[in-house]
Amino acid sequence: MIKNLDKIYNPQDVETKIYGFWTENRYFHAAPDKSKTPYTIAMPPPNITGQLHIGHAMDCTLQDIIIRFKRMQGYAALWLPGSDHAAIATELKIVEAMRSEGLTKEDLGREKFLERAWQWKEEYGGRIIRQLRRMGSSCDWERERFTMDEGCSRAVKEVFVRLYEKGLIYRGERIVNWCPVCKTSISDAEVEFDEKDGHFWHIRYPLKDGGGFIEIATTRPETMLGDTAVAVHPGDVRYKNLIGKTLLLPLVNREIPVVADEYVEMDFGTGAVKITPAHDPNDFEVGRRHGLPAINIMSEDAAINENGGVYSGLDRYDARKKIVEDLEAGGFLVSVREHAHNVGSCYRCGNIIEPRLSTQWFVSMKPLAEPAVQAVRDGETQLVPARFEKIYFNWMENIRDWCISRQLWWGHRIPAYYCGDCGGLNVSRDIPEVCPKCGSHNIKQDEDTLDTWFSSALWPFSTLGWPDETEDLKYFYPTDTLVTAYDIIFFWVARMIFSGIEHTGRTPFKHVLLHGLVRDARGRKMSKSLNNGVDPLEVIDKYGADALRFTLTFGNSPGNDMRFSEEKILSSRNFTNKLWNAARFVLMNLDEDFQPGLPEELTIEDKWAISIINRLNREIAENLDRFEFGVALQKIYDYTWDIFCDWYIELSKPRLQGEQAGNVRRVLVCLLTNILKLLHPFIPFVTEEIYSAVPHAEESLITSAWPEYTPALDFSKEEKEFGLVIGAIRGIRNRRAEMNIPTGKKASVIIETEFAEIFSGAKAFFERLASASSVEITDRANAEGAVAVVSAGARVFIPMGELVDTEKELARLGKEKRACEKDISFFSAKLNNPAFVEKAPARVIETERAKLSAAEERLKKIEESIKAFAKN
RNA sequence: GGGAGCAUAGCUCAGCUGGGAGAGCACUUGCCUUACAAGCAAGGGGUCACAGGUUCGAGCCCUGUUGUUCCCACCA
Repeated sequence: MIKNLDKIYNPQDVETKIYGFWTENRYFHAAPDKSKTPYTIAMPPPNITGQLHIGHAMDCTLQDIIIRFKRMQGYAALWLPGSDHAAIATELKIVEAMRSEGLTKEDLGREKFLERAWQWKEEYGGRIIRQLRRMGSSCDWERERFTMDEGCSRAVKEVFVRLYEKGLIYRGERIVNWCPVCKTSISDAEVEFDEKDGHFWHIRYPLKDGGGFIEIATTRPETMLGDTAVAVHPGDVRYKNLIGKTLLLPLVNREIPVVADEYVEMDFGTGAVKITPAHDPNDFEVGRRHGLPAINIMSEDAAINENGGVYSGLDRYDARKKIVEDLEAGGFLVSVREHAHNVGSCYRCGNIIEPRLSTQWFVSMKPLAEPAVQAVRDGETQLVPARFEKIYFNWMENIRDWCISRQLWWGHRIPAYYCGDCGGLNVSRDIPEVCPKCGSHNIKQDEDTLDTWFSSALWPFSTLGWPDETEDLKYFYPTDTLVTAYDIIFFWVARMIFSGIEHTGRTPFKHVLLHGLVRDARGRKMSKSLNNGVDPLEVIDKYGADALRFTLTFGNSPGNDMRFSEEKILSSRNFTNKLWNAARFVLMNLDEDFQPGLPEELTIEDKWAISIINRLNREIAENLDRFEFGVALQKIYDYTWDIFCDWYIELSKPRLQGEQAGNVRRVLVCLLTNILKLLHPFIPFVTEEIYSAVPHAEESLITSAWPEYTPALDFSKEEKEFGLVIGAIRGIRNRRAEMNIPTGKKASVIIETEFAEIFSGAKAFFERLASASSVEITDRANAEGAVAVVSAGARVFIPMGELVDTEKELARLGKEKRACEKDISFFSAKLNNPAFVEKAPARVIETERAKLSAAEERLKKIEESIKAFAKN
């Protein structure tokens, strides 16, 4: 039994030790167990390139709270961890590292490059996982997975082949979002739009027959090199007679037609649109409708290619400048106007994307989206808070096909094989030895890899053994709750839902808890450029993981962003220290032969404290089941600090000196243990450490049973009664403070009350907590001239002699009387309202009546006091 | 263009199914009371953005307005 805890809690001394204790005993491990109900959380796998940031810290804190809570409730609680290969991010890192050696991907070749990538993964991939441990995460590390490990890769291949065979994956030439720096296509979801200041260039395209011009407007003049038409609205009278005529494309001198298409809006710009099918998705559609050729004028790094004539080789922005100059010189440029417009950039590297025509693989989304929408509508999967369902529906119902091929090497290579002889395409789980169509051995695999999110989408089941019907999959799938930030709904949540339904026939989780983003103290998003990021590891070093977890939970409500500040950490740290010191107090009062367990005889204040926490046990569980972490923590915080520390411990002090000491000790330990259990999911380290020092019946706190509400421990009567004592003590303190009487100056008190028994038992408390030198209990006090404190159920007199300023005291009593009268008129007005009495529920009327009579009672006492005082 | 969130104490935020407004920090006053000054006691401070409505009763429900943040769409 450790009695000599330090005065100040030192997380550094504790956290490593405790985490080791947990892992050595395999407390985090979960396995199928028929005697238990499963509860599963699949961790959003962090990128192997990542470092733990404050967002991860919040995410994993919330997951850990749930999983620890469920573990204590007796579930087979599995929190399945892992990491994501993060194709683009990782590939960028490796290319960057190679650049310092003067090497490019192409120099190295695919195989050698992948060797390096795996090496990099081995070296740095575990970093973020190790950092997650410092948060106290109770994941089942024995099950740690990686999106490119053998099992996940097998699942990816299986899914690809199945979807292809079902006709839901196809290959085709489309306009895709092209990142010229990452040199790959990216999906629509991976493009971020920002409004930027740009220009609107008005350019004249001359008619071939010399009969004038058509003026077009564009924000990207360089794309004119790929123009194959100009489109106008068929109903536009200005251009009606030009439809079908031929224009001469300036600088290029290509002959292009004027076509009519309803896509054009007459009111916008000049009402005439240049059509560049290879570099704009809308133009591509127009081109298709009119059979226009698509001329690709850019290479993969967004420089002008050989189709760009004299501009070939120039970067897109250099080309723009040159082309504008040339247009001006040729007399084609009419005007340049300021024009703010949205520009899309790559969410990974931030560079401006370029729409580009290329052959890619796509997933047909419509058939997959429909059941996924239905699952959420039917409540099979619930988003928390529910308002995110609208966002989900909106996206799912307007979804476009998903471009899944990436021109990267790090990732799952697409299992499509081409025959070098007959050109046949074959999609299969295994590498075909011969072409099934012509028998040729000249077979080449598709060069592209899959979007990282393609494998993440399978995470909840690929990590449990799918496509095999494993015991794990049967037991732990579907998972219970997914916890993630709302900014990832499209990338990941939506894709997991449709993938789960399509491949396992079931939605992958019952609840999706969407939490907010962590912002800096001024409400700004944390970012590298602002350098306002908070490093969670530094916070842990300085204040401990518990303080960090507390900060990220306190005041947190689902879906709402929160600000992070030094002040919040400090107050969190103070709370862990408060708890620590409360435990120190309890421990230093225990003797060697202490026996835990509630004593048979309980005093009124014991029952008061027990009854409150007993009810709390149920409430906290309910709050946690509703993901109301902030509310739950606030309640336990209040109980711990106010009820337990400020009242119960203080009340225990006089009792510890007397013959009741044994009983008090046992209640102290019971209450403390209960508090530790309620707090454990939130602040696991300090609670487990304290638990190890307190005499305990269970092996460890982490595996201990969640405290259940027990009807036998509901003492509402005593709760109410002891509230009278507290009210009276508060009243006395209040009066003394107002009169500036120092704590050390004791005064006798006379308590006039009809609850003599209750107050008699509380004499010691008045002495200790209300600076009473003596306490007299009476049903009728004769204490003229004494200071009177009127509280519920009692009137307390403090004869202060010359200390009392008569006028001041009368004024105060007068003020109190007026306040009381105001209350009375408020309640009686309510009760005299026939509509209220008629329509309000009986329960409400009852409490209002009680309030009224209490106020009337009080008024009587105040009036008496004034009378008595005036006699003085 | 469409949609969502937020607006509550000086600051940051809670507030469950409507029943007299809460916390942390900050502030004022008094205390080293043998668990804790990272503490104790007491206190001040709010027209719950604005305007209507529903209701016996609205911070909470409905409509509108203003401010603010964000998401989606992407008219060249």
